[in-house]
Amino acid sequence: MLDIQFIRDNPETVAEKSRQKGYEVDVRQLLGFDEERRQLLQQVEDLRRQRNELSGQTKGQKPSEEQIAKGRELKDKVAKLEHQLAVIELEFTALLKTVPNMPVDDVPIGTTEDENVVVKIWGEKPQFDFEPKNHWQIGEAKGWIDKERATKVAGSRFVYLKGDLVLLEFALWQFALSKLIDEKVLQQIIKDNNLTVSSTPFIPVLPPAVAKKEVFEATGRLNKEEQTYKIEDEDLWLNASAEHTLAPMYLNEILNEADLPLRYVGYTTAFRREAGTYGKDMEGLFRLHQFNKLEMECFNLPEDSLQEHLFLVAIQEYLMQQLGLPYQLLNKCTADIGFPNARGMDINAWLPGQNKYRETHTADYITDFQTQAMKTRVRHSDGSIQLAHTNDATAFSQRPLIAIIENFQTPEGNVKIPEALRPYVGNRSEI
RNA sequence: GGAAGGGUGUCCGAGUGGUCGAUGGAAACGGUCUUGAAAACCGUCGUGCCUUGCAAGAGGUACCGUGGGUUCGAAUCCCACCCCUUCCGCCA
Repeated sequence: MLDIQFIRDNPETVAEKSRQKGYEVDVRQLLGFDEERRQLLQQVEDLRRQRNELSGQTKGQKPSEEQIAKGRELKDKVAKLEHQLAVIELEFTALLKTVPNMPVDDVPIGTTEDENVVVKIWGEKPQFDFEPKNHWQIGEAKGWIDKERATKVAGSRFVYLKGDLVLLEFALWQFALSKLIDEKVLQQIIKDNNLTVSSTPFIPVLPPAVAKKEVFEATGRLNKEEQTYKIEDEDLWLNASAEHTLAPMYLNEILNEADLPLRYVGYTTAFRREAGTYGKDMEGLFRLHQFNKLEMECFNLPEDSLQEHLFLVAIQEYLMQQLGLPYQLLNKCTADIGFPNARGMDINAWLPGQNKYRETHTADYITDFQTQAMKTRVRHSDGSIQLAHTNDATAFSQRPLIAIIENFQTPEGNVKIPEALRPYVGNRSEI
């Protein structure tokens, strides 16, 4: 949620920046509700004051007939106005929830993802003296990927992942975890990127994979039509990323300044409906209803959060570089950063099988958009209280497996294992 | 899933209809005392929202698991739900 005070102070900016993100927001009506709501609230509170004064007068004694009559009258008035207020509040809140977070200044303005700006290209695209294959051609030949049987069991966009590819996937998690909990590695990344963030290591978490509706909504990520599965007969939704259950971890809590940054790296299976993507990326592992992901989630002081965002991007680059995967880094445009984001960067890995860079990582700069709804705050050492900021970013999903298979394939149809992962696959150099 | 008990502030814990945002204790913070520390003593010590103020602040209101209800008045009574503990059942 965006701060209503900010909207009051900057109505034109809010309308304009929402539009840049592709959302049409009726700011005038929102502020109208806000005004109406506050006036009613004043009246309600005044009546409540009168009621409190009246019941204060009759402490320890029976009230007179007159006082009871007066009380009744107040009660009716309060009830009436409270009802009006509740109606307005509902409309107000509903409209407020349609306002996206405001992009920061260096977010490129654009109307489609094609306007994302490539800010860096890293690594050499591999040169093959044979016709490179798709990951699903290799995967099926190797017996690593079985979509036909998965479709029989669960429908399209599900997969059985088998054999060495499973080992490779677990290698990815273990490799990333080993780096993220290592303060020395983080210090080096900070130094190499001239950042000023703390080197506090990440805490590994296995979070719940479901969240209650109200909590999910607070993350600004509940998107039932396109993305989110609901559990029947329960007030529970399946997460589409560990972010969705990590971010609300400190719901309604006040953190101590001294405890920040709080850094978590969480692993879950993620579920996505992928509505509106019919026929897109139907082959292989690229776009599934169910996939695994290791996600970074950080809670920061407002003044540190942008640096933290850049730090998470630096970590993502480090991880990709350690695997030797060629990629490009994108500063996402207003149309593509997402509803709760103030900024966002993607890493797209080079996929020889598609002859394209495709998304493997996202880093989200959220500011206080989630904590506004989640009421996650920080108490500063001077006692003042402020909303905390959240940042989230992919450590690894399964998609880098695709990049590994396609970039490191051999003429024989095998896959060379990046050095960094070998310790986790029995020190083999090829599978 | 069944039975019983219970959810009160950072924590422990009192409060069963009337100035109760809530007694008391602990922790924390500030101070007195002390060479220093401990102890003792004094003081401070929840959050959201609204109004007002340049601000420090002031005033109001709400919050005792959540949502409803009863009442002139609810932490307290009633209903529903959620969660926790113990026992039973089931179970990776």
